[in-house]
Amino acid sequence: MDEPTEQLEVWCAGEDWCPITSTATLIGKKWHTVVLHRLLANGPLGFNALKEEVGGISSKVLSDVLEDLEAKRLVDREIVSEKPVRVEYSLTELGESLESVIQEMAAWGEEHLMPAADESRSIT
Amino acid sequence: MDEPTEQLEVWCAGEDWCPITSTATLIGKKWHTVVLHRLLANGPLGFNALKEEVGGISSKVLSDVLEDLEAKRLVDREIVSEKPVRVEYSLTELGESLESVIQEMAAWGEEHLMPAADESRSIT
DNA sequence: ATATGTGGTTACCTCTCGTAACCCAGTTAC
DNA sequence: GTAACTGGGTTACGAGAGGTAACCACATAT
Repeated sequence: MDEPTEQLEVWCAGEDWCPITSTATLIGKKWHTVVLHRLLANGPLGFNALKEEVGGISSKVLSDVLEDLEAKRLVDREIVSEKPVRVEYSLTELGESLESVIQEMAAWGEEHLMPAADESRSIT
Repeated sequence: MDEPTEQLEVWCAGEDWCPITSTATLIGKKWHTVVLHRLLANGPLGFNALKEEVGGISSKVLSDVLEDLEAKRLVDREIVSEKPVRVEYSLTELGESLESVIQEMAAWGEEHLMPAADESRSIT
């Protein structure tokens, strides 16, 4: 394994503010990350479409997560039509700026967590 | 807003396995990420030293988090000395491989969540 | 009227997170 | 000795996030 040439700057620990703690407090939750990823990849989505995309999430939890992400200005909720109530969820600019983080997570997951399909890089 | 030139590959949604969901299930927790970051940045640490570095975490939660991270093969627990019980926590290779993810999170946090304290590197 | 689809809410329960207190071993201090 | 301190936790308890199942309101289709 190769040692990284660049070190993380650590002005976090005893100090008053820390980027990792802040970021982890924002998106350090299982479903938040997944919801952001789906919105990032599949553009604006309605509630049920998003629920389908995420997979394995209940209406209640998705509702909670969306409410939280909206409060944190990462997701935008837009009512498109009133008669048959139609809502679209999309990322704000701040939400879209998380793309690099989400991509890193996806790439890492593919490399290190891939199930038995590909054994060429398995570390068991 | 600018469209990203590279798209995320989405073979996640309806499928059986998804790298984001897997990764989020592993490290999608507030303290897990912070603990990994501190171990990454400050090398092997004892329990109380790590607690100090993380800041704001209780013994119980840190204990739980370390136990979980150890079970997930991201953190290594080594008893260094027996006389006065001395323990060192460090990252496994798998844990160290998360550096890119953690770094992205730190970088994003610095760019987008920085409070008003230091404006020399602020982009707001 | 019944069924389907969209966008949720409500009740309830568990699992994680968090606080405060306490325990055990060993080492110095008196 | 006993007390106090350090290192590494555990226990009891409670708040909060995450999860399940059922249900609601509205609209269109049959």
